[in-house]
Amino acid sequence: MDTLTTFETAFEAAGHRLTRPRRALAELIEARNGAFSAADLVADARDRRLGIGRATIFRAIELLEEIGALERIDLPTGEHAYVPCGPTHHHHVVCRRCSRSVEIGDLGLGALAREIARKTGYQIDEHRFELFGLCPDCRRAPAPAR
Amino acid sequence: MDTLTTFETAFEAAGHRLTRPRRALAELIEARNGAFSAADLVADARDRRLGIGRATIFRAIELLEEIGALERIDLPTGEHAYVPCGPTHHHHVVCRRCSRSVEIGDLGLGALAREIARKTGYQIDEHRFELFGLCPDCRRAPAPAR
DNA sequence: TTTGGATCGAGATCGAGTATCATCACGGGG
DNA sequence: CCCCGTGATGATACTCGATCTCGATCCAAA
Repeated sequence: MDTLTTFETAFEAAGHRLTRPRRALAELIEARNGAFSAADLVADARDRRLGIGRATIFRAIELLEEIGALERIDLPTGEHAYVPCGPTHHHHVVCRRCSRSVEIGDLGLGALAREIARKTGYQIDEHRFELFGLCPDCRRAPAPAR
Repeated sequence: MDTLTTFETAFEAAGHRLTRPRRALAELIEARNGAFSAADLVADARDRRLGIGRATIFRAIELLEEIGALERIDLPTGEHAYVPCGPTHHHHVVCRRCSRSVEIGDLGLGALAREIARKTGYQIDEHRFELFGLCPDCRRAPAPAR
Protein backbone atom coordinates (compact mmCIF):
# COMPACT_ATOMS: atom_id res chain seq x y z
CA MET A 1 0.00 0.00 0.00
CA ASP A 2 2.09 2.85 -1.25
CA THR A 3 0.05 5.98 -0.66
CA LEU A 4 -3.07 5.45 -2.69
CA THR A 5 -5.26 8.52 -2.80
CA THR A 6 -8.85 8.46 -1.69
CA PHE A 7 -10.09 8.03 -5.20
CA GLU A 8 -7.61 5.37 -6.15
CA THR A 9 -8.71 3.46 -3.08
CA ALA A 10 -12.32 3.96 -4.10
CA PHE A 11 -11.72 2.31 -7.46
CA GLU A 12 -10.02 -0.68 -5.88
CA ALA A 13 -12.50 -1.10 -3.06
CA ALA A 14 -15.33 -1.31 -5.55
CA GLY A 15 -13.57 -4.05 -7.45
CA HIS A 16 -12.45 -2.08 -10.45
CA ARG A 17 -9.06 -2.04 -12.05
CA LEU A 18 -6.68 0.67 -11.07
CA THR A 19 -5.49 1.72 -14.50
CA ARG A 20 -3.17 4.49 -15.56
CA PRO A 21 -5.98 6.80 -16.79
CA ARG A 22 -7.90 6.28 -13.57
CA ARG A 23 -4.88 7.07 -11.46
CA ALA A 24 -4.33 10.22 -13.45
CA LEU A 25 -7.95 11.27 -13.12
CA ALA A 26 -7.94 10.59 -9.40
CA GLU A 27 -5.00 12.94 -9.17
CA LEU A 28 -6.69 15.63 -11.22
CA ILE A 29 -9.78 15.49 -9.08
CA GLU A 30 -7.72 15.56 -5.92
CA ALA A 31 -5.85 18.58 -7.22
CA ARG A 32 -9.06 20.48 -7.88
CA ASN A 33 -10.06 20.29 -4.26
CA GLY A 34 -13.69 21.14 -4.83
CA ALA A 35 -16.51 20.99 -7.32
CA PHE A 36 -15.64 20.51 -10.97
CA SER A 37 -17.35 19.71 -14.23
CA ALA A 38 -16.62 16.95 -16.69
CA ALA A 39 -15.41 19.64 -19.05
CA ASP A 40 -12.92 20.79 -16.41
CA LEU A 41 -11.36 17.36 -16.28
CA VAL A 42 -11.31 17.07 -20.03
CA ALA A 43 -9.51 20.40 -20.20
CA ASP A 44 -7.08 19.45 -17.42
CA ALA A 45 -6.24 16.19 -19.12
CA ARG A 46 -5.69 17.90 -22.43
CA ASP A 47 -3.57 20.65 -20.93
CA ARG A 48 -1.28 18.13 -19.32
CA ARG A 49 -1.18 15.97 -22.46
CA LEU A 50 -2.23 12.92 -20.53
CA GLY A 51 -3.71 11.35 -23.66
CA ILE A 52 -6.90 10.38 -21.88
CA GLY A 53 -9.96 9.96 -24.04
CA ARG A 54 -13.11 11.91 -23.48
CA ALA A 55 -15.17 8.78 -22.97
CA THR A 56 -12.81 7.52 -20.30
CA ILE A 57 -13.32 10.65 -18.27
CA PHE A 58 -17.09 10.36 -18.39
CA ARG A 59 -16.87 6.69 -17.52
CA ALA A 60 -14.62 7.36 -14.54
CA ILE A 61 -16.96 10.03 -13.26
CA GLU A 62 -19.93 7.74 -13.65
CA LEU A 63 -18.10 5.03 -11.79
CA LEU A 64 -17.05 7.25 -8.92
CA GLU A 65 -20.60 8.48 -8.66
CA GLU A 66 -21.93 4.93 -8.42
CA ILE A 67 -19.33 4.11 -5.81
CA GLY A 68 -20.38 7.17 -3.86
CA ALA A 69 -17.06 8.98 -3.99
CA LEU A 70 -18.57 11.73 -6.12
CA GLU A 71 -21.96 13.34 -6.17
CA ARG A 72 -23.49 15.37 -8.95
CA ILE A 73 -24.82 18.77 -8.05
CA ASP A 74 -26.47 21.31 -10.28
CA LEU A 75 -24.94 24.73 -10.33
CA PRO A 76 -27.24 27.76 -10.33
CA THR A 77 -26.20 28.25 -13.95
CA GLY A 78 -27.71 24.92 -14.89
CA GLU A 79 -24.39 23.21 -15.44
CA HIS A 80 -23.60 19.86 -13.93
CA ALA A 81 -20.74 19.63 -11.51
CA TYR A 82 -19.35 16.96 -9.25
CA VAL A 83 -18.14 17.16 -5.68
CA PRO A 84 -15.95 14.67 -3.84
CA CYS A 85 -17.79 13.32 -0.82
CA GLY A 86 -18.18 10.61 1.71
CA PRO A 87 -20.81 7.89 1.78
CA THR A 88 -23.14 9.24 4.48
CA HIS A 89 -26.16 11.39 3.74
CA HIS A 90 -25.19 15.03 3.61
CA HIS A 91 -25.39 18.21 1.60
CA HIS A 92 -22.92 20.62 0.09
CA VAL A 93 -21.99 24.25 0.29
CA VAL A 94 -20.18 25.33 -2.85
CA CYS A 95 -18.20 28.48 -3.46
CA ARG A 96 -19.42 30.14 -6.60
CA ARG A 97 -16.00 31.54 -7.37
CA CYS A 98 -13.41 28.88 -6.55
CA SER A 99 -15.77 25.90 -6.32
CA ARG A 100 -14.33 24.75 -3.05
CA SER A 101 -17.01 22.80 -1.26
CA VAL A 102 -17.85 21.75 2.25
CA GLU A 103 -20.05 18.91 3.37
CA ILE A 104 -22.67 19.51 5.98
CA GLY A 105 -24.72 16.96 7.84
CA ASP A 106 -28.37 16.18 7.51
CA LEU A 107 -29.40 19.00 9.82
CA GLY A 108 -32.92 17.82 10.36
CA LEU A 109 -33.88 17.90 6.71
CA GLY A 110 -35.01 14.30 6.84
CA ALA A 111 -37.52 15.24 9.49
CA LEU A 112 -38.55 18.27 7.49
CA ALA A 113 -39.11 16.08 4.43
CA ARG A 114 -41.35 13.80 6.45
CA GLU A 115 -43.29 16.79 7.69
CA ILE A 116 -43.76 17.98 4.11
CA ALA A 117 -44.85 14.52 3.07
CA ARG A 118 -47.52 14.61 5.75
CA LYS A 119 -48.77 18.05 4.73
CA THR A 120 -48.81 17.55 0.98
CA GLY A 121 -49.77 13.91 0.75
CA TYR A 122 -46.77 13.26 -1.45
CA GLN A 123 -44.59 10.25 -0.82
CA ILE A 124 -41.13 11.83 -0.68
CA ASP A 125 -38.42 9.58 -2.10
CA GLU A 126 -35.60 12.00 -2.57
CA HIS A 127 -34.54 15.49 -1.76
CA ARG A 128 -31.70 17.80 -2.59
CA PHE A 129 -30.43 20.73 -0.66
CA GLU A 130 -27.52 22.71 -1.99
CA LEU A 131 -26.08 26.03 -0.94
CA PHE A 132 -24.03 28.46 -2.97
CA GLY A 133 -22.02 31.49 -2.00
CA LEU A 134 -18.50 32.60 -1.27
CA CYS A 135 -16.02 30.65 0.78
CA PRO A 136 -14.09 32.46 3.53
CA ASP A 137 -11.03 32.97 1.33
CA CYS A 138 -12.95 34.35 -1.60
CA ARG A 139 -14.85 36.70 0.68
CA ARG A 140 -11.55 38.23 1.71
CA ALA A 141 -10.20 38.49 -1.81
CA PRO A 142 -12.47 40.77 -3.83
CA ALA A 143 -10.44 40.33 -7.01
CA PRO A 144 -11.41 37.35 -9.17
CA ALA A 145 -8.85 34.66 -8.50
CA ARG A 146 -9.12 31.85 -11.01
CA MET B 1 -59.37 42.30 -20.16
CA ASP B 2 -60.80 39.17 -21.67
CA THR B 3 -59.61 36.33 -19.47
CA LEU B 4 -55.86 36.48 -19.77
CA THR B 5 -54.15 33.49 -18.24
CA THR B 6 -51.57 33.83 -15.53
CA PHE B 7 -48.76 33.57 -18.01
CA GLU B 8 -50.23 35.95 -20.50
CA THR B 9 -50.59 38.44 -17.69
CA ALA B 10 -46.99 37.80 -16.71
CA PHE B 11 -45.74 38.74 -20.17
CA GLU B 12 -47.72 41.96 -20.19
CA ALA B 13 -46.89 42.96 -16.63
CA ALA B 14 -43.19 42.70 -17.39
CA GLY B 15 -43.55 45.01 -20.37
CA HIS B 16 -43.26 42.43 -23.10
CA ARG B 17 -45.45 42.05 -26.13
CA LEU B 18 -48.23 39.57 -25.99
CA THR B 19 -47.72 37.84 -29.31
CA ARG B 20 -49.46 34.88 -30.85
CA PRO B 21 -46.65 32.40 -30.11
CA ARG B 22 -46.45 33.59 -26.54
CA ARG B 23 -50.18 33.21 -26.06
CA ALA B 24 -49.99 29.72 -27.46
CA LEU B 25 -47.09 28.77 -25.21
CA ALA B 26 -48.84 30.21 -22.18
CA GLU B 27 -51.72 27.91 -22.98
CA LEU B 28 -49.51 24.88 -23.41
CA ILE B 29 -47.82 25.48 -20.09
CA GLU B 30 -51.14 26.04 -18.39
CA ALA B 31 -52.41 22.78 -19.86
CA ARG B 32 -49.45 20.85 -18.49
CA ASN B 33 -50.30 21.73 -14.93
CA GLY B 34 -46.94 20.84 -13.47
CA ALA B 35 -43.28 20.55 -14.24
CA PHE B 36 -42.25 20.26 -17.87
CA SER B 37 -39.14 20.39 -19.98
CA ALA B 38 -38.37 22.58 -22.94
CA ALA B 39 -38.52 19.45 -25.05
CA ASP B 40 -42.06 18.84 -23.81
CA LEU B 41 -43.18 22.21 -25.09
CA VAL B 42 -41.39 21.73 -28.37
CA ALA B 43 -43.18 18.42 -28.79
CA ASP B 44 -46.54 19.88 -27.78
CA ALA B 45 -46.17 22.73 -30.26
CA ARG B 46 -45.19 20.39 -33.03
CA ASP B 47 -48.01 17.96 -32.30
CA ARG B 48 -50.56 20.75 -32.53
CA ARG B 49 -48.93 22.20 -35.64
CA LEU B 50 -48.65 25.60 -34.04
CA GLY B 51 -45.72 26.52 -36.24
CA ILE B 52 -43.72 27.85 -33.34
CA GLY B 53 -39.97 27.83 -33.76
CA ARG B 54 -37.67 26.07 -31.38
CA ALA B 55 -35.83 29.27 -30.51
CA THR B 56 -39.07 31.03 -29.66
CA ILE B 57 -39.90 28.40 -27.10
CA PHE B 58 -36.53 28.69 -25.41
CA ARG B 59 -36.80 32.46 -25.46
CA ALA B 60 -40.25 32.39 -23.89
CA ILE B 61 -39.08 30.06 -21.16
CA GLU B 62 -36.10 32.26 -20.46
CA LEU B 63 -38.35 35.27 -20.26
CA LEU B 64 -40.84 33.67 -17.92
CA GLU B 65 -37.98 32.57 -15.75
CA GLU B 66 -36.63 36.10 -15.54
CA ILE B 67 -40.08 37.39 -14.74
CA GLY B 68 -40.38 34.81 -12.01
CA ALA B 69 -43.38 32.98 -13.40
CA LEU B 70 -41.28 29.88 -13.97
CA GLU B 71 -38.43 28.37 -12.07
CA ARG B 72 -35.94 25.87 -13.33
CA ILE B 73 -35.44 22.76 -11.28
CA ASP B 74 -33.11 19.89 -11.89
CA LEU B 75 -34.63 16.48 -11.98
CA PRO B 76 -32.80 13.63 -10.25
CA THR B 77 -32.04 12.32 -13.73
CA GLY B 78 -30.07 15.45 -14.52
CA GLU B 79 -32.62 16.87 -16.91
CA HIS B 80 -33.80 20.42 -16.69
CA ALA B 81 -37.45 21.10 -16.05
CA TYR B 82 -39.53 24.13 -15.28
CA VAL B 83 -42.31 24.65 -12.78
CA PRO B 84 -44.89 27.42 -12.77
CA CYS B 85 -44.64 29.41 -9.56
CA GLY B 86 -45.37 32.57 -7.71
CA PRO B 87 -42.94 35.36 -6.89
CA THR B 88 -42.34 34.66 -3.21
CA HIS B 89 -39.49 32.52 -1.94
CA HIS B 90 -40.52 28.89 -1.84
CA HIS B 91 -39.57 25.37 -2.84
CA HIS B 92 -41.13 22.62 -4.87
CA VAL B 93 -42.27 19.07 -4.43
CA VAL B 94 -42.42 17.32 -7.78
CA CYS B 95 -44.09 14.04 -8.65
CA ARG B 96 -41.60 11.81 -10.42
CA ARG B 97 -44.33 10.16 -12.45
CA CYS B 98 -46.81 12.85 -13.53
CA SER B 99 -44.66 15.90 -12.80
CA ARG B 100 -47.41 17.64 -10.91
CA SER B 101 -45.80 20.00 -8.47
CA VAL B 102 -46.69 21.75 -5.26
CA GLU B 103 -45.12 24.85 -3.80
CA ILE B 104 -44.14 24.87 -0.17
CA GLY B 105 -43.10 27.83 1.91
CA ASP B 106 -39.70 28.68 3.25
CA LEU B 107 -40.13 26.41 6.28
CA GLY B 108 -37.23 27.81 8.20
CA LEU B 109 -34.64 27.09 5.55
CA GLY B 110 -33.57 30.70 5.50
CA ALA B 111 -32.68 30.44 9.15
CA LEU B 112 -30.95 27.14 8.53
CA ALA B 113 -28.91 28.72 5.75
CA ARG B 114 -27.81 31.49 8.10
CA GLU B 115 -26.84 28.91 10.68
CA ILE B 116 -24.77 27.08 8.08
CA ALA B 117 -23.16 30.34 7.02
CA ARG B 118 -22.11 30.93 10.60
CA LYS B 119 -20.67 27.45 11.02
CA THR B 120 -18.82 27.23 7.73
CA GLY B 121 -17.73 30.81 7.27
CA TYR B 122 -19.27 30.82 3.81
CA GLN B 123 -21.37 33.75 2.70
CA ILE B 124 -24.52 32.01 1.47
CA ASP B 125 -26.12 33.77 -1.48
CA GLU B 126 -28.44 31.12 -2.76
CA HIS B 127 -29.87 27.78 -1.87
CA ARG B 128 -32.05 25.20 -3.48
CA PHE B 129 -34.24 22.66 -1.85
CA GLU B 130 -36.24 20.32 -4.02
CA LEU B 131 -38.22 17.24 -3.16
CA PHE B 132 -39.19 14.36 -5.41
CA GLY B 133 -41.61 11.52 -4.96
CA LEU B 134 -45.12 10.47 -5.82
CA CYS B 135 -48.15 12.72 -5.65
CA PRO B 136 -51.28 11.42 -3.87
CA ASP B 137 -52.93 10.37 -7.15
CA CYS B 138 -49.93 8.48 -8.45
CA ARG B 139 -49.54 6.74 -5.11
CA ARG B 140 -53.02 5.35 -5.51
CA ALA B 141 -52.53 4.29 -9.12
CA PRO B 142 -49.74 1.73 -9.28
CA ALA B 143 -49.95 1.45 -13.07
CA PRO B 144 -47.89 4.00 -15.00
CA ALA B 145 -50.30 6.64 -16.24
CA ARG B 146 -48.70 8.87 -18.84
C1' DT C 1 -52.41 53.85 -41.00
C1' DT C 2 -47.64 54.30 -40.44
C1' DT C 3 -43.47 52.86 -38.48
C1' DG C 4 -39.72 51.40 -35.38
C1' DG C 5 -38.28 48.11 -32.66
C1' DA C 6 -39.44 43.86 -30.51
C1' DT C 7 -40.22 39.29 -31.91
C1' DC C 8 -40.28 35.41 -34.94
C1' DG C 9 -38.80 31.04 -37.59
C1' DA C 10 -35.48 28.38 -40.06
C1' DG C 11 -31.22 26.63 -40.13
C1' DA C 12 -26.49 26.52 -38.67
C1' DT C 13 -23.87 25.80 -34.85
C1' DC C 14 -22.25 24.53 -30.37
C1' DG C 15 -21.31 21.57 -26.64
C1' DA C 16 -22.28 18.02 -23.26
C1' DG C 17 -22.82 13.37 -23.05
C1' DT C 18 -23.34 8.55 -25.24
C1' DA C 19 -22.51 4.57 -28.43
C1' DT C 20 -19.42 1.73 -31.06
C1' DC C 21 -15.64 -1.12 -31.68
C1' DA C 22 -11.01 -2.54 -32.50
C1' DT C 23 -7.07 -2.49 -29.54
C1' DC C 24 -4.72 -2.48 -25.13
C1' DA C 25 -3.15 -3.52 -20.46
C1' DC C 26 -4.19 -4.90 -15.58
C1' DG C 27 -3.46 -8.47 -12.49
C1' DG C 28 -4.76 -13.25 -10.99
C1' DG C 29 -3.29 -17.90 -11.98
C1' DG C 30 0.09 -20.94 -13.34
C1' DC D 1 7.81 -14.04 -13.89
C1' DC D 2 5.06 -14.61 -17.82
C1' DC D 3 0.30 -15.62 -19.89
C1' DC D 4 -3.96 -14.54 -21.05
C1' DG D 5 -8.93 -13.35 -20.30
C1' DT D 6 -11.61 -9.69 -19.46
C1' DG D 7 -12.26 -5.20 -18.17
C1' DA D 8 -10.72 -0.81 -19.82
C1' DT D 9 -9.27 2.44 -23.30
C1' DG D 10 -9.55 6.00 -26.91
C1' DA D 11 -10.71 7.55 -31.63
C1' DT D 12 -14.68 8.53 -33.92
C1' DA D 13 -19.31 9.11 -34.93
C1' DC D 14 -23.47 10.34 -33.20
C1' DT D 15 -27.53 12.19 -30.30
C1' DC D 16 -29.82 15.80 -28.45
C1' DG D 17 -30.52 19.99 -25.68
C1' DA D 18 -29.67 24.62 -26.22
C1' DT D 19 -27.83 28.88 -28.48
C1' DC D 20 -26.72 32.10 -32.37
C1' DT D 21 -27.70 34.49 -36.64
C1' DC D 22 -30.31 37.03 -39.63
C1' DG D 23 -33.78 38.42 -42.76
C1' DA D 24 -38.81 38.55 -42.41
C1' DT D 25 -42.75 39.62 -39.64
C1' DC D 26 -45.77 41.43 -36.20
C1' DC D 27 -47.32 44.42 -32.34
C1' DA D 28 -48.66 48.63 -30.49
C1' DA D 29 -48.04 53.46 -29.88
C1' DA D 30 -48.83 57.72 -32.21
